[in-house]
Amino acid sequence: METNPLTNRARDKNKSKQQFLDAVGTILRSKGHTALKVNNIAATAGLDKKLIYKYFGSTEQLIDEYIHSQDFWSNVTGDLVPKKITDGGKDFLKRMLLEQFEFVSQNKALQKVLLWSLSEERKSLQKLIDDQEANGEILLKGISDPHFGDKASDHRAVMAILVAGLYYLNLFTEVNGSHFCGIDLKTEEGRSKIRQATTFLVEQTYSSM
Amino acid sequence: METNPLTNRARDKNKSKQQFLDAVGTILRSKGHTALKVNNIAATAGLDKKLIYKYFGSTEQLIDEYIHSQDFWSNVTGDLVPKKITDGGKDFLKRMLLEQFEFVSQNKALQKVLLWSLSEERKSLQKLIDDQEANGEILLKGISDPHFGDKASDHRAVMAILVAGLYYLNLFTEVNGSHFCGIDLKTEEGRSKIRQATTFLVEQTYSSM
DNA sequence: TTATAAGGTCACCACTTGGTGACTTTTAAT
DNA sequence: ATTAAAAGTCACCAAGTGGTGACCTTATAA
Repeated sequence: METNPLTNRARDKNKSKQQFLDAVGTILRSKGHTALKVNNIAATAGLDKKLIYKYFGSTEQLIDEYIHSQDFWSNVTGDLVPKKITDGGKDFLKRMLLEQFEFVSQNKALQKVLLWSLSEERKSLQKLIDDQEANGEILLKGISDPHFGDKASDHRAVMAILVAGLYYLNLFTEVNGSHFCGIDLKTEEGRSKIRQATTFLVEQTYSSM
Repeated sequence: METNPLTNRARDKNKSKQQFLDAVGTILRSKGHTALKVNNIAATAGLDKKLIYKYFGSTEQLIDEYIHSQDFWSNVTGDLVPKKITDGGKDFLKRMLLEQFEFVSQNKALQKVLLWSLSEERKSLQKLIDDQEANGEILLKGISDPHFGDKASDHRAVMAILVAGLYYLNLFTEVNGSHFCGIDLKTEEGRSKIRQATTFLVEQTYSSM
């Protein structure tokens, strides 16, 4: 009896492929994209590197497949968009920024990918960035642009600084000393100050722009 | 007659050392820190790599000496501090942020160093960051902290987000697509929006925090 | 002029890199 | 049981890495 559509053989192959993809994730999280070398990946996966070429064509393709397989933004964009917006999206954007700040802080793979995308050009990374940009476009266009009218692009510039700033602070915290403008980003107190400042800036933008 | 304290021999050595240091800068600006390999550096300098070990001890020490030799922040911190401050430093901080935004944008070596400092730990980079942090500490402590009183740390958190945001936007522009939150960072128009938003946010912080 | 110290070159080393051809082992259909 | 296809291993390659010993060359001081 064989209810399973996959033969044992195919299952082995898929399992091995997954081991390689997992290895890429493990290495990326721990050592960053510069450590993604064939030998390293094969050793981490516990399989021969020849299989990488057999199953993925090349190391590059394996890495690209890993990138595509990950939905780095799911927890952020999964963020439910409220049906009724009465405050011009102020509360929604505030929550989105704070959740993103927290999410990036806890997602090491995403941090490494952000850093990677600042370090080298790569189609699959470019696509990732473009997708996220398109995603944000929907939110901005549908929620805050109407509220800000002809000031829409001014509001977008503020959002750009905030999003970028929260990204950078999270990346900065991982490597160097924790202090940035005197704020200790490794303490809950410091991070709380950043969250408050974010809230404050969004508030101000809605009340005075 | 020998008025020059340096013999021709010593001059040759110093010239060669400088060629290596220049090569490090050239490579860093064009390919980033990951391209800083001995063979590459020697080829760019047009000299034998053996000399690197003779003059600097190791490739790492040459690189460190390059980092120490550069005063990456000079143009920013050289920014004259006004003697009389009547607005709590609002105008000064605004100008500092905008100048920094422009300076980083035009200084490729600094961009690569910022990226480097997000990518790996390295004593000489750490020192660079610490120095800059100490420098900012003086300005914040002396200028804006007194104005904000018990809200000083809240103001610092805002500054952290702004500085970090402007850094990130500059790094982002170099590699990936130019759009961030719909703002085209490669156009003067887009960059102008970012400058206006920066000004707006500083204004708001001073008027409402 | 000659000795010597220092600048500079070159061949070479061990090791790591990405990648492949030849091989063995296993599974599943005949 | 035989066989063919596919999973998986291993030894090997060429190119590049950081680094060094032996050498040549040149300036300068005796």
